[in-house]
Amino acid sequence: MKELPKAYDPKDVEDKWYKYWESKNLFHAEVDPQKAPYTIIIPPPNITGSLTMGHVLNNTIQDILIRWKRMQGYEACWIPGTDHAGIATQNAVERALAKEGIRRHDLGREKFVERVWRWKEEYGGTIIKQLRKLGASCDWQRERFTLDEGLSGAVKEVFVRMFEKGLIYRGKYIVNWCTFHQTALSDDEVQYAETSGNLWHIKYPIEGTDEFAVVATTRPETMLGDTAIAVNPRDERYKSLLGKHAILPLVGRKLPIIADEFVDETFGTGMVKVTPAHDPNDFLIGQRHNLEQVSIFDEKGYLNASVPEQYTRMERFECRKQVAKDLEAQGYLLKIEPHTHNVGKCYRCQTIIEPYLSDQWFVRMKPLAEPALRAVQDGHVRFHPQRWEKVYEHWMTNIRDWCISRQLWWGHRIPVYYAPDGRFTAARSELEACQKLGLEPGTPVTQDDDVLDTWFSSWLWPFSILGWPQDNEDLRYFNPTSTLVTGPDIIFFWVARMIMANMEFLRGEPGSDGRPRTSDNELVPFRDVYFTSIIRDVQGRKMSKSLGNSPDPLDVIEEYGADALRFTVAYLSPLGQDVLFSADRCEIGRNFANKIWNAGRFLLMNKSDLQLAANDDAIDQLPEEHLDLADRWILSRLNHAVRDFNVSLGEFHLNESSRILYDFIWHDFCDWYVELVKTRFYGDEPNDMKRIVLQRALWIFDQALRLLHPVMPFVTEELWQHLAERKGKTLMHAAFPACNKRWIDEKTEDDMAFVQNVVNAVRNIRGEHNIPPGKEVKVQVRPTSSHRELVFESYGKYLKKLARVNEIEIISSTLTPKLASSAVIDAAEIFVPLAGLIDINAERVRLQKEIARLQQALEGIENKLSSPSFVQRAPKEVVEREREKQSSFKISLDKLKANLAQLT
RNA sequence: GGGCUCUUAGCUCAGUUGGCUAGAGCGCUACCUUGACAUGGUAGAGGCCAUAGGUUCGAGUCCUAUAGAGCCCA
Repeated sequence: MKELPKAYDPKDVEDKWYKYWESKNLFHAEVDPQKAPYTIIIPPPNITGSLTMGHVLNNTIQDILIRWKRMQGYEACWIPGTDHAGIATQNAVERALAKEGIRRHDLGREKFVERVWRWKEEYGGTIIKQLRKLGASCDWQRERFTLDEGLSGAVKEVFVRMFEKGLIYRGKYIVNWCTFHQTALSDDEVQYAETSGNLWHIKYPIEGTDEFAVVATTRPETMLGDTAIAVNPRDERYKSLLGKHAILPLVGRKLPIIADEFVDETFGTGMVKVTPAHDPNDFLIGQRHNLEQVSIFDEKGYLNASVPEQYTRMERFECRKQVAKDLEAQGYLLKIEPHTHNVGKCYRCQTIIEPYLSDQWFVRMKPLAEPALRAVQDGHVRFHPQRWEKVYEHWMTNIRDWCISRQLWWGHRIPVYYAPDGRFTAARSELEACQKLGLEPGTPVTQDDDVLDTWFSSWLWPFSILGWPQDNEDLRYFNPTSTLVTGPDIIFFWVARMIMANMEFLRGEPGSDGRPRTSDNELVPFRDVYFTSIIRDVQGRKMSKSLGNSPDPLDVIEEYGADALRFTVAYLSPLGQDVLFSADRCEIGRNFANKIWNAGRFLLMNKSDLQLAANDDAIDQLPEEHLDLADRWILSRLNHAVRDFNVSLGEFHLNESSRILYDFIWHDFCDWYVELVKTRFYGDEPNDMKRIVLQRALWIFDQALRLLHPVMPFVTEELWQHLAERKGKTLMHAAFPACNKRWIDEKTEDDMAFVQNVVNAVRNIRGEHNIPPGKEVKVQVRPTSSHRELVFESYGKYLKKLARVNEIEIISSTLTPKLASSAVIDAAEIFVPLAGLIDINAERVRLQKEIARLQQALEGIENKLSSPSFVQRAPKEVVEREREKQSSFKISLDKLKANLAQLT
């Protein structure tokens, strides 16, 4: 057998195994009634994007879960895909066209959309390709795209059904308008930034008086659309003005003075101008008071005909200057002061967003929200961490209608058709539209120009990707899915809406038992939602492209390996807290991979030395003969690790799960077990015995590889394949370890802890007295029980090897050796005679430090025990435990003191 | 303004239902290239658990207030 290289190099290994797994289609899942499904749907990334650290975290977690469940025997299905990202994609293509000097209007809608498709084929879906580098075991055969045929059908079907049910309506609404893209944007597509601007204080004459109303505004040009002045109803200063009118300067319109709770009496003068057509808050005030809506801009941000002649066709920021100038000239401008405020910009082109009144399509959310809220409150969908439920509840109970139309070309075109006379309906086809509108088939109808918000397709993701609206086996089997892993930032845009959609559209569809789904538990899209941490840089700043503080995951993988990145990210990722990440932290994972690699290397070297057959199946079976303390101990530790890992991962405590693996493999297996096994490999036992020991070590290592595989799939597979001839089997589909309680043995762990403590004590003595590592020492021990004495007799060989001891003498006399360094472990005394080596002062300091430490602990305990209320009220076991501690500390202290006294 | 998080070793964080002599990794100090691994080993130093009250026999852990950091909603 070829010896493994000294250091693990992930480069070839990772690509090799990924290709192998993918080429054998090992990620694919099929309906299998014999097995329980475990399904994850990927949060579809944008086709325009490339892999970020956020994706790494998110997809690592999904892959850990899916690989874990797959090995546990579930039919594990992870469905990947992308979303068409309407505005982002359209923007990317427009930019590409601009380089050729082409504008989209030059091409026309059809040609332009064709170009986007071509662009998508060529550049789209980078992330999905990059996920393979990370090791993601997605079922690529099931990959979906929000604009593919099936999903588009689902979108159309949903729209028509909702329209028929009255859940979709068209209305005038104030929306975030990008004057560059000339489309409405959803709230999340607007980026707010602190911007320094001005606050203009303007005087509005009050009709029939000499007084003025003074209002402060950051956008003086919008005054041309003012239709009221508002004050807070509690504001005593302006009570007398209510019901009067102000005259709008430059325009001459009469503005009613109204009272509205929204007005902040501490801001500015406590009076605000109300522009319902150009400010979202003013829009709401306008609705409450039935105010006129005067829209003053066109879709490009130029002034329209509803303002005085001199301002029409003026650009909005030009107009601001002109209005300010004119106000000043006419004496209406009181003052201008600098003011910092939040300005919203288009996340794509940075154009300042114009709140704009326009015709849009909306979804009525209230009826959908009710069952979705209930499903979470009743625990049919569980959030991790749970506190997000509150955020969800708050949003769901205050839900607002959803603006779903976008004035773009790239997306699902709204399936609404207009008759020549202007009547309209939603329909699956022109033919159906004609029928519904009572027109002769073939009558020309026009389809709505707008497309749907991208979220309108992604909210259907859990069932549209499984073939809905067609009833089919996949849909019955894989929906409800198991776990959704996503960021808390899209809890409203995506998570909540998926719950609503699944519950609305799966109602009555056949479930896994073939009967129509009716209960909330069958209607939810997923059982658990894991909200990932937000990845930040080491300074705690959010990672972003513009800051340039996000390492490129592919570079990180190149430098450290995908396993290292995966492990590190899982290890650093506490449930519900942010993660501060920098690439060099991947050393944790890289070093760990190297550690495992070398543990495997060690076993394989011995395998070759002991000539254990390469093709044996022995490592599939745990040899149970000749078990000694180390064996029983490591088996106990292993089963603890298995149990704890399965529990913590089940609770989505990724960092704890990773830590369990790290501690077991590094500290228990490598630091102790491997070292203990060496005493047997290099001892004088017969080779048959050594082979048993080796087989057992291999079996345990094999279990460790299985445990670690979901987190570090590549290095574990590589090693697993080296351990024995696997004949086409893969670790991916090997059985995941289950805790075998038979091996959990507290007594053994206690004995081993004793041995470890003695070893540590001798090492400590050696270190403190600067005994050269090569020099062996003698140890005298005075055990306090026959059991401990037996442990020394049977396992002294371990002490000898691990602490470089050449002789162990058990002393029974009460005479304490002179010129020895000493320690007390569980009341057993150990002495290291150091004639000629001992530094009396150093030893005194050592003992005094230990005495002080114990004394402090003892005082704490005695304080407790001397308090009658503690003894009376604390649980009996607790008191008992304290008593035991007290007596053992006392014994240790006495012995330490006696030994200190011996040092003369 | 409303809601939610966080504050533990120089740094990054663990610490489950209150019972602790408060842990880990990195960094630091000393020693070690020993037949898996220097991407390593051994030992060591380092903490009034943000502050002030309260509940309790007992608080890093529960409650209240304060200070600071951050997120979401308006």
